[in-house]
Parts: sequence; structure tokens; C-alpha cells
Amino acid sequence: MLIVLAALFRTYYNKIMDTIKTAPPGLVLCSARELDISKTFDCGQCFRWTADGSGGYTGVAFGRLRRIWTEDGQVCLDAPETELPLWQRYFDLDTDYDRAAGQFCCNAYMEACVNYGRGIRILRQERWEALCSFIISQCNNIPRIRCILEKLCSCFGEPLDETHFSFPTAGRVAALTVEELSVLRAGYRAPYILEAARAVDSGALNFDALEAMDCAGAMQQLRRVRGVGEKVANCFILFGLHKMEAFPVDVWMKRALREHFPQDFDPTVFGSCAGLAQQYIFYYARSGEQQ
DNA sequence: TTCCAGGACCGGG
DNA sequence: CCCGGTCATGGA
Repeated sequence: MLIVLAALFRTYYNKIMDTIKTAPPGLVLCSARELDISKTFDCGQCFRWTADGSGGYTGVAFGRLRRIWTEDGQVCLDAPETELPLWQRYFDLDTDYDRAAGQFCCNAYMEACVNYGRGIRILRQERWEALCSFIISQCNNIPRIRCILEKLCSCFGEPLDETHFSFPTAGRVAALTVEELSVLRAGYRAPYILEAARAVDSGALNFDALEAMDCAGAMQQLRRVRGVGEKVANCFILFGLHKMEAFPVDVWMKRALREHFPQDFDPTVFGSCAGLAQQYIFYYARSGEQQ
């Protein structure tokens, strides 16, 4: 009897101690007002962060598998303290979004967009992942974009645990064939992915050089890659190069611009952060709120 | 069955 | 310059 009780106690004791030992350190990133993780991850700028059912999100960036959640009005991150600068940069925490949004309010609709999207931050994603993601995005829906990217990583990335993988490097993808890529079921986009990977891997497309250019110059270089048109290039310039004046226009944006702005409306009036204005509009339009 | 999804490309007018 | 057809794929 005593032996059984002792064994039971030991089992629970060990379980509790394991929980304490493996408890995430919970690095504090910023306030929840500065960064709304669900809006930021679900607004259509990235495709590899997924809600884990308990209010948090799990994803991979820089080859690091991390969990992020909001707790007591603060955004917490399951990462060692030495990574704080890395993630502060990833979430663009040095930019004053309230000040940027102050330039946007040209009508009541835009005001609604800003209010609805407050807390979105334009991530500083890895550039190859961003380029690849938006090549895949063309004429595609978001769940399937996520599905194809997931398959790309699980087939050709490095395993991080049982279910998560790093994003394969451009060099790794460049060495593949269209036949090998057919497992993605990416359809006509497969050769586009390959050509982009080879351009990046060979240096024909140099991200550092693109970053040093203005939007027009980067656009000119990007459009030399087959499968990269004006819209995909703009998405990459905004989400990959973090040039905030880029203003990608897709079908949702076309409809919003048609229905809520003057015919000859020029998005450059949104200023140096027009891309953020675009994201507020896109997120609001897609939400189905108001119409 | 047809339509649509964060398009791009190519040809012809 | 602008227009329509075409390019895979899967879900509604």
C-alpha cells in the first residue's frame, strides 16, 4: 500500500517538475496595443503562423520555431532573452504606427479601416520566403497558399520538431526539378518558383541590391523574373524589403478602391507608409465588415 | 457544373 | 495601351 502511494506520488512529482522545467520563459516583447498578433498573422501578409487553439500562435522565422501569445495586456514570446532584438525587428517595433496611420484618414471608410486594423504590424519577413510566398499567391486563395508553403517546407526544409520545418533555402529549391516540385500541387506556379529560386541562388537577383534601390528600381529588376508581375513584385517590396510606400493592388483592393474612393484616386497621397494603409484596407475589405 | 482565389503572360487589335 | 484567353488546382 505504502509502496503504491509512494510510486503515485513520485509520478505526479516528476510530472509537475517536468512542467516547471519546460515552462516557456515568456520573454515580453511589447504591449498588446502595439502588436495584435491575430490581426498581424491573419491579415494576409504571412502564411506560416498558425493559431494553436489556446490564444497563441506557433510559427517559424529565421529557422527558429517559436510560440507567441498575449497575456495580461502584453505580447509574450517563447524565446531566449538573447533573441529579443531579433524579434523586435521582426515585428517592426521601432516604427510608430499611430503616427503613420495619422496620415491616412481621408474619408470615413478609411477611418473605419484604420480602427479595424489597429495593431497590425508589417513584419520584416525573410526575403526569399516572402518572394516565394507571393509567387505562389497569384490567383490562389489563402488556405491553399498556406497548404502549398507547408508542403514546400515539410518536403524540402529542415525538421525542427515532429510537425514544423524551416523554410528551404533558395539554393535548396534551385537544385530541384519541376517534377520534384509537383508534390506541392502548385500547378503552373511551379516553374515560377524554380526560376525565382535560381535567380536568387545565382545572384542574378540580389536582395541586398534591391533593398538599396527605390521602389521603381526594385520593381524593374523583380519583373525580369517570370511569374513576378506588378502585384507580386509590390507585395515582395512591401513585405520582403519592407519598403512601406509600396502599394500592392489585388482584386480586393480594386473593389475597395472602386467602391469607397474617387475614380482617379492616387494612393501616393497615403505617403511614405502607403503599404500600411493598403493592409488596413485589405484586411477590412476581406473581413466582410460593413461592405 | 460553374465560379473564384492577394496574377502573369501572350497574342491580337 | 488594352483586351481576352490560357495557365493548374481545389473548395464552394
